[in-house]
Amino acid sequence: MEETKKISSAVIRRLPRYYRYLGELIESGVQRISSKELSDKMKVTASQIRQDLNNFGGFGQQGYGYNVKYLYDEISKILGIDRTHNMIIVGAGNLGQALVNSGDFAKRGFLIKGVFDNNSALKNKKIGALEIRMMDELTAFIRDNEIEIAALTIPKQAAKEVAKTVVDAGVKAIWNFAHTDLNLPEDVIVENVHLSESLMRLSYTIANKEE
Amino acid sequence: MEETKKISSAVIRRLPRYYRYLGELIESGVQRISSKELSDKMKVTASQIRQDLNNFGGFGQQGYGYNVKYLYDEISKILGIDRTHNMIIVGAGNLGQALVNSGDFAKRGFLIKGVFDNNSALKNKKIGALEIRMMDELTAFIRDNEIEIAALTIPKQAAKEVAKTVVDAGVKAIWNFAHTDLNLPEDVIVENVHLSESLMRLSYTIANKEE
DNA sequence: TAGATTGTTAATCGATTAACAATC
DNA sequence: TAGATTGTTAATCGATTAACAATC
Repeated sequence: MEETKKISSAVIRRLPRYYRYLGELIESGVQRISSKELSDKMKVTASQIRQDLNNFGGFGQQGYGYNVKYLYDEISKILGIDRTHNMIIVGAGNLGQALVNSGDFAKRGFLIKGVFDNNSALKNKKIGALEIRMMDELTAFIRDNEIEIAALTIPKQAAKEVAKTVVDAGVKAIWNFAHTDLNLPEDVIVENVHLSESLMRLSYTIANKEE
Repeated sequence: MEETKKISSAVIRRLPRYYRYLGELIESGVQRISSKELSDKMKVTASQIRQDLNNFGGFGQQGYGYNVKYLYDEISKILGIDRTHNMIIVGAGNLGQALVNSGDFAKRGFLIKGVFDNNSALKNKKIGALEIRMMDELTAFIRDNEIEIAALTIPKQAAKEVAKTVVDAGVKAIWNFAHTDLNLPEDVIVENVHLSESLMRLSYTIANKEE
């Protein structure tokens, strides 16, 4: 009941990028950095960096700047990646496989516990070490494995129904790759990845540069 | 030298979503729609819809609303998807395969002309009808096939170098799936798809709902 | 014509940048 | 201590919403 001021989504969108740059700084052995130096690297204003960070607390020190490792850890807490999250992938097509096979997510604590598909030809097949399961196991699996996040890498026709199923089974958040809006209750978290919209924005920029 | 007012990226981000809803309306046989009706469906304000569209012209008619098909076509022109774009995929892993196998992009005029990888074990292998090519063919292929867009589905270590190569060969725009910033000349268009950042935003929302 | 709804101007709200006192 | 740089307030800029005259 303390933290009442709402953080804008513009700030949240930038946090993972700060996190990435700080991680790279750690790797190159940098121990401290000022908002000015970071702003040069990231091509944003130093003022914005300080404002953004001060939404969450005073992580720096006057006259010194920021301790890179400390700030990195603090941002990881803010982003909720200081702990693990159990996750499933629904849809074992190429995109689902890509998510399973990418080590990037596991490295950040997003643990893929199961992969599901409705194609019975895939039954008992594996993606890496992970067996592909059929949809009739979905609800029980979510409950038994305390799954928080479901990634939907399925066609848009199936998305709304599957979304409802996983939410009813207890999933808190959906990472939606299907090209549709899911229209779920307000308290369900949805993060959309609409690749074709991304490609259209790219196309817009091409079209409007040649004027 | 007429169109000088810069369109904000907030507007551009929304255009593909309008386009998607209008497409669905066409499919369900709806011929006209008012900004109010569309605003109810899309959960944005009617005022925003009218403001957004009027950046590009007066597409509606007082007392009537908007002709769905006409508006759809006009937005497709704005987005530059009223013509085809030649594209290549660099990186034939799962993600690259997912892009090649998805019909969605071809449907919108993004034609995948080639797939490249540096793994010689993949030489002469195919993804669907498309043969995987080695990186030494990259530059010539881009020139010979008038490639406009290169999707980079490769590890971040390789991304900056490959980006430079494709740009030097004549690519206008990069669809970057590698988790790094590319630092290219200003006139090169870059559209980033940073999946792990998307997942961190989701994680942030989980972490900050349980307060 | 009367009613509906746009196009557009004005008002509000929010986000970014600038400035500087506080302080390490 | 003097210099550097944060944290934070104030100023600016931009985006969203409201309102309504224009007009189909």
